[in-house]
Amino acid sequence: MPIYSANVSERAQQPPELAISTVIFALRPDPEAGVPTLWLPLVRRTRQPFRDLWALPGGPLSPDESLQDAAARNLQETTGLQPSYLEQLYAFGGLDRSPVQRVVSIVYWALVKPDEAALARETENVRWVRADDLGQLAFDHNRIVEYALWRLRNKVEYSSIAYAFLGSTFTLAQVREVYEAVLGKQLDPANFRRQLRATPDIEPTDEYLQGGRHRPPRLYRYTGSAAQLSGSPSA
Amino acid sequence: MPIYSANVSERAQQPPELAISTVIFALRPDPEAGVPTLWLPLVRRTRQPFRDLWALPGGPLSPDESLQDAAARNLQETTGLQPSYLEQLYAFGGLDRSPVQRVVSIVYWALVKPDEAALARETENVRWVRADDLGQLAFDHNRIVEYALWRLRNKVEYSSIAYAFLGSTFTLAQVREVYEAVLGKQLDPANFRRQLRATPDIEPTDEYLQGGRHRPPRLYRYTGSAAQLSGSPSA
DNA sequence: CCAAAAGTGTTATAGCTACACCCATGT
DNA sequence: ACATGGGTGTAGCTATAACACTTTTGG
Repeated sequence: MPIYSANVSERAQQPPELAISTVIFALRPDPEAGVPTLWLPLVRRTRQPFRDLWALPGGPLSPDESLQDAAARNLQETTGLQPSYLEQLYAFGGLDRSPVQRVVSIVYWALVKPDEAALARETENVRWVRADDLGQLAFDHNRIVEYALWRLRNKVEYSSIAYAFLGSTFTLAQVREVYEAVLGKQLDPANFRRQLRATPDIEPTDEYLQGGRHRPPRLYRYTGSAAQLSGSPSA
Repeated sequence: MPIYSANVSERAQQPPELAISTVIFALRPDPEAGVPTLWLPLVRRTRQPFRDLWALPGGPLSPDESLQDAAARNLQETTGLQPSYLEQLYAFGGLDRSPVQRVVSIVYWALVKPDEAALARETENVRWVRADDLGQLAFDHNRIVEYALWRLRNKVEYSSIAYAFLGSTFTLAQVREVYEAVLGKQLDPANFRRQLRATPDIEPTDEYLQGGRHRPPRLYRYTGSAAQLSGSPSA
């Protein structure tokens, strides 16, 4: 409770606004190289501040929904997609995040599957961009995406979130492509394969992926839990 | 924006209240066994809801301070201590956390050093308790502490936060006691020692700790960064 | 001398890395 | 036949765990 009420700007007197935003990652084939790369959807700001700049999907928190539900809702509203993974990222509450009023943003991050991501609608005000080529975003959203990428790269190494990017069956090479896209480096196919075979919750199916001009690879299935909640306090 | 305005309780119409809470860990010798154990300070609720139950230190967010500053402030106010480590834990925003009004709590966790923790004042309304013997706390605070403990146990294994519990110089056995207290299991002194010697940011001093009835152990110093921000988006 | 913790050495094992090699398919 | 990725084998290295052993102090 500041004593100098008269000196404090009106802005500082209002209670901070509470908003939810979401960083949504999908793996899409790069139009040039054809290898999968990380993409995410942005929305165009139609109002000040930062009008016409691109920003993360988000909005205010409705009084009757949980934080996670709010994130899932604004994901649904902007992309039409269901997340296969959704987790809280961080609460950003710096004093100067927005030039108008103070905003505390609770940010979630999500992964969506490629078959879904293919259907994602792009409109005048919704655009998908490569995660490594965002341009300048509104507010502190560049920094937020940086942090989300950092978390994704960490988490892919010690958890099973990679399967949130894949369909119900997949080849081991596709899993490797996910890791390579996220980590940005090549992995030894032989060793990677062995590691996966050693984990109990990846089981082989009887099917093979036809169509390549080489020996058809076996398809596998992930039987572990959705991992949706790992690292969340509810788990 | 619900259509059924008439059906929604008044509670659901107000904007959620935003609060900051902090889980503060210190290592104190157990009065019985003498080995260090985890303790944390609680404050007594003097108002409804949950009047007279114990709760985590916390309070509303002032308009002119960052989230982290607010956490540091309520740590200072309730215990008189400076944290040697302070990091955001999670934002809790479930609908039924408080029976009166909806509250979104951004929770931080902190570690304090033992020399500080020794000075910590206990009053009628502030009490330190063992982390494994909390009793029933107000709101969802038991669950929050559980999660903070989980994070602490994880983080102690892959980062250097253990030194946040120690003074400027320490013996390697003291470091081991920190790990043992946090992880709740015994560690092999010989192997643990070698691991520490192999890390670059622990350097030996010329001094030895006298007073034990055995060979005096050498004192060491931690030269790495405060690690205050690791895992935070600002880092 | 003895107890107790500090500190060093040694061996077995598990996991990872690099890379050679064979297998099955489409063209 | 041959190019291409799928899939297997294997030797070397590194980290760790288990535990025997020596060292230095106080009593």
